[in-house]
Amino acid sequence: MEPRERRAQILGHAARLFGDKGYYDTSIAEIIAAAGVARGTFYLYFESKRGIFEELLNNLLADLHERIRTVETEPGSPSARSQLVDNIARVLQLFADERHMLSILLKGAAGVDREFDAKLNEFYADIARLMESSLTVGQEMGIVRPCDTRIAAVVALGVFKEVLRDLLENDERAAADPAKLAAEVLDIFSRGVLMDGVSIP
Amino acid sequence: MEPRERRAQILGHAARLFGDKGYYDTSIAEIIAAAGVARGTFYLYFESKRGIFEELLNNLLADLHERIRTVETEPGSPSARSQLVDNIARVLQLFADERHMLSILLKGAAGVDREFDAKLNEFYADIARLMESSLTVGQEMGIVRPCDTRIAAVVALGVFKEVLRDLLENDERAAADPAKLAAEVLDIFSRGVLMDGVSIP
Amino acid sequence: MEPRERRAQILGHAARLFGDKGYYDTSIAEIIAAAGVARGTFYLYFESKRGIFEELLNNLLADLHERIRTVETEPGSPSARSQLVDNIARVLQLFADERHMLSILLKGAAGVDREFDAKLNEFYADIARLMESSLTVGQEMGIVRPCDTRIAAVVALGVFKEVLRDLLENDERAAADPAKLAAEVLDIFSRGVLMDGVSIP
Amino acid sequence: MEPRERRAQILGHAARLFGDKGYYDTSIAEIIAAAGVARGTFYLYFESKRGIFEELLNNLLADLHERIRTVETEPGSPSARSQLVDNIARVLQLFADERHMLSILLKGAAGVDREFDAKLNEFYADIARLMESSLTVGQEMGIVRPCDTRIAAVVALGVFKEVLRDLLENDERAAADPAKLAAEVLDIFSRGVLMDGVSIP
DNA sequence: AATGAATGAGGCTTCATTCAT
DNA sequence: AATGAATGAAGCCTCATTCAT
Repeated sequence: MEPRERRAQILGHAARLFGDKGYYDTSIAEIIAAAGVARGTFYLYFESKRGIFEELLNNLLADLHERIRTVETEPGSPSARSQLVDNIARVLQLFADERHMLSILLKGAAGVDREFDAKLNEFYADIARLMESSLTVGQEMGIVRPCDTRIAAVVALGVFKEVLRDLLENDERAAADPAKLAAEVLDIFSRGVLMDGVSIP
Repeated sequence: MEPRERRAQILGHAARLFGDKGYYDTSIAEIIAAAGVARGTFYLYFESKRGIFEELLNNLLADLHERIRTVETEPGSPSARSQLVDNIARVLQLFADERHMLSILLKGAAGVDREFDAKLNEFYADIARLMESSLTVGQEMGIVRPCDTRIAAVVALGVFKEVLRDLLENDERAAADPAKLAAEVLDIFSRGVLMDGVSIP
Repeated sequence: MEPRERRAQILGHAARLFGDKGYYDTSIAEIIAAAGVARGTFYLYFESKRGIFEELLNNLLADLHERIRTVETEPGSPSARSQLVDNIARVLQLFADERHMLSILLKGAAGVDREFDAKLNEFYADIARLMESSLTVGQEMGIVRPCDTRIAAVVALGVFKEVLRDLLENDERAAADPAKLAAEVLDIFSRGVLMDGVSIP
Repeated sequence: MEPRERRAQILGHAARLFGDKGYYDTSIAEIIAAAGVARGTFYLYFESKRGIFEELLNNLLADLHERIRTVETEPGSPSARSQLVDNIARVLQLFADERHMLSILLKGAAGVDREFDAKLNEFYADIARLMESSLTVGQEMGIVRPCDTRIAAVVALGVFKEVLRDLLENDERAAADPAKLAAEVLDIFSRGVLMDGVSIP
């Protein structure tokens, strides 16, 4: 088999297994059994168990990064709302296509390793910074109300992660209507859950 | 040493280590070295590595459950807002006192075991259900605007988890002013981030 | 409690447990739990696990030795047959009273230790020598036919051991009629299983 | 090395050690040291310590079963006596070839485990049933005198086991003349030890 | 005379990685 | 390009024994 093909094949099985059972509960033995290759072959393509997991995680994070883009506000750009929705849709699409990737991101990578944790944190911090600057721009444009944009960004990140986790847990709803879900979430984040003009008693 | 004391001592060291390095990266050898007891002593007090971790996690979840209470709306109850803030404050307090517990909750317990994962999910689902029913009550009272309360609950849970995670990562801010943090988060969740009357263009 | 009493009590529980579950599968923890004494107390009365087992085994072998007596042929002695039957009856009686002792003898002591094995072998060899000399006397008296008395003694020992083992396995028959059993066995050993005057074709 | 070869090699060393020192007194460390393989290699071929012992015991019992055959009395069959002697010879041959197997059977397997004990008991019960039915056939043919065939079978089994044990203990005699030994034993069992026409006084 | 907390050597098993073919 | 037998460090757990109270 072509090296590139073989590599991809092993990666695929590893991704599925890591996603299903987590890093520690997935053994090299299982990966090669699933991929139908010999032990030695695995080490021909990957340096170590940690190595293949790192590659998977790097690919995933890079892929995500690519799909999340700063909202452009220059004249001639599409509406901010449609850009936001597109961002969300692109991320949802990735996880719809490769569900185990979501599993790896949310369950597999945490707690494996100090280094992995740091990498994840850095990634999330990146996203948060992106959101924060977007919120700041929004404030300057008079769209976003005065608030601690850093905290708001953390909140947004949490919302996003939890919705993804919910998707992972309850499959049915996911396929149901991702667009509506995205809209609802966006709505809650932008307008809150209270009636207009009402405050918590 | 008194059994109860010794037990607590070992639990304490285990909590710290599990919190710092995760379940898999913490060995019994490290726990007993930290606690300054012999190997056999550990097994005098705990059935297994999994056993002590389970106990830690159970204690933590029970503790959390206790601190999170349904908001009472009967006449004579304190204001809803103060009850909400108290809930948040009690949880923050727990983690301020025992930071590794937060670490265990957020990083240590995930991916250890199918059973632990299920336990965590169940716990979070519990919290989400509590929030959902609170939101529904709010709707009936005309305080909460019409929206999918289940999704809103998931959002609230995500907000909460992420704020905790942020706390774990950036210590300084935590101690700084937890009340202000709680208020800000509550504000975003209830009113959203947009200016009144404005919608995303 | 009186030292002597306590000692006997612990010995009793140990005997039962060793008999039921064998030497290796019986722990000090179980013995003291059954006897209701503390760990330290055990070591006040016995040197070690091996020690208490050895004592048990020694007692048993001594007891057995006592119950097996050379058949006396001097004028005035009881009939040889009744002496033989008495020997058997005394042994059966011991095991009827303390069944676990039989269990220890047949299952518990073998394979524990080279030294225990040697002790058992020596004991059995003793019995065999006793039988051999009895058979030789029988030959001189013209009662026992010419044969290799050593082999015959080994055979007799085997018969005896197996009948005891059978007793241990199938309780009902044991209580049924030990005298009849003894007679039947003695008969087979003395006359064989073939018809008179017939040989295996 | 070829897997089959390696497996056999490890099995061989394990058999010797289990036979010499018993199950509990033989450690994996000793087995792999004797076989000259690494710790992991052992577990490549056997599931566990219990696993390899079970395999050894199963092989042994199967082997023995194969060597012990019902005596055929159909016209044209070899003489009953020669068939009996052949049975005995085949068993003796097995143990002459692989002495530790005999050791495992007689000393190693007892008291290891409830399950092993049960397996052994079942095996012996099988042999006893075979003998019993043979004796009953003999009675119908008028060769075997009236007696309790079940007890006679137990006796026969005991004779057999003890002779084997004697062989194990006193090597010299074993090689000396197995045929003569077999004949003598068979003789005692069939004709008894008494002079014709004489009974125990 | 008794207690029971503490010990630590010893044993079994797993699994990522290597390397000769 | 592929194989799979072999490795051994590392981890978890048991349990007979000791000793301070």
